[in-house]
Amino acid sequence: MASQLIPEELLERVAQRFKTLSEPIRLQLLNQMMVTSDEMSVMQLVEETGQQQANVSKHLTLMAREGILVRRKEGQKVYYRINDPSIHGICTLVCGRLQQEVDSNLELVEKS
Amino acid sequence: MASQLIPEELLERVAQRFKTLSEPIRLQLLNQMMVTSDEMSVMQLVEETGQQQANVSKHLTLMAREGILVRRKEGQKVYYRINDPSIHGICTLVCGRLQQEVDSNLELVEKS
DNA sequence: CTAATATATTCCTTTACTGGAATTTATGCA
DNA sequence: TGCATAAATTCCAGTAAAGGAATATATTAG
Repeated sequence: MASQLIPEELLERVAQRFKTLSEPIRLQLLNQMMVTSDEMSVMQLVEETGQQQANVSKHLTLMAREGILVRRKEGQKVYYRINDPSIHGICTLVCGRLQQEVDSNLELVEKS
Repeated sequence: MASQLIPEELLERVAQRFKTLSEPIRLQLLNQMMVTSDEMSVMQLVEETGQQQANVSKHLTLMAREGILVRRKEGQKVYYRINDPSIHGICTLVCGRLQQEVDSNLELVEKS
């Protein structure tokens, strides 16, 4: 049946993609790059996120391996940017939904 | 700055949502419910996925706690259905992107 | 050649989560 | 009342992955 929303062959990959997005620091990094809408060096991202350099580097390397980011080396610096155009929409959808949930809960609290 | 794509306050929750979606069996369950576009009992889902009852139950309970599913009990049966309308779009986006990646790789292989 | 800067990698400990097996709880039926 | 069915829960062992610290690699400047 080709009418599957998630084709059997993609199941593992889809899960993997979500797993990659399931870490706050990685979302922070992606968020920075989306807001900047440009490539950013590791150091810039370290500063923006306040995380350890080694840690940031690990997460960037991981996301690059997953195909979410691309890496460009220039001199001693390495620039990363988002390679997956769907990331923006995905995050927008999830955030929209979660914001709704938060708002509904607030409403409930206020009503009580 | 309110122009953040992922607001700081939502960061943890967004990550959590992605983590919930990062398990193949859970995606299978969601897929079934989306394809059926109706609620399904635990047993139905056990049959469709071929997984252990206890395991299916655990994952359903988890997703219900997360607000992705709703639980309705009728007699001795429990029916679950998708409560989060964004799930469909999110999965569609990710699948579309990953299918593209797969296709590009195939192309590369054939060219060589 | 040496020091400094930028990034990546390795090692380690800790934590979180998964599935299996067994058990418990709840409901319906004889 | 007791049995069967449906679902949930508990306990457990195995695994994966995260962050910290230290170190390695690469590039540029002096």
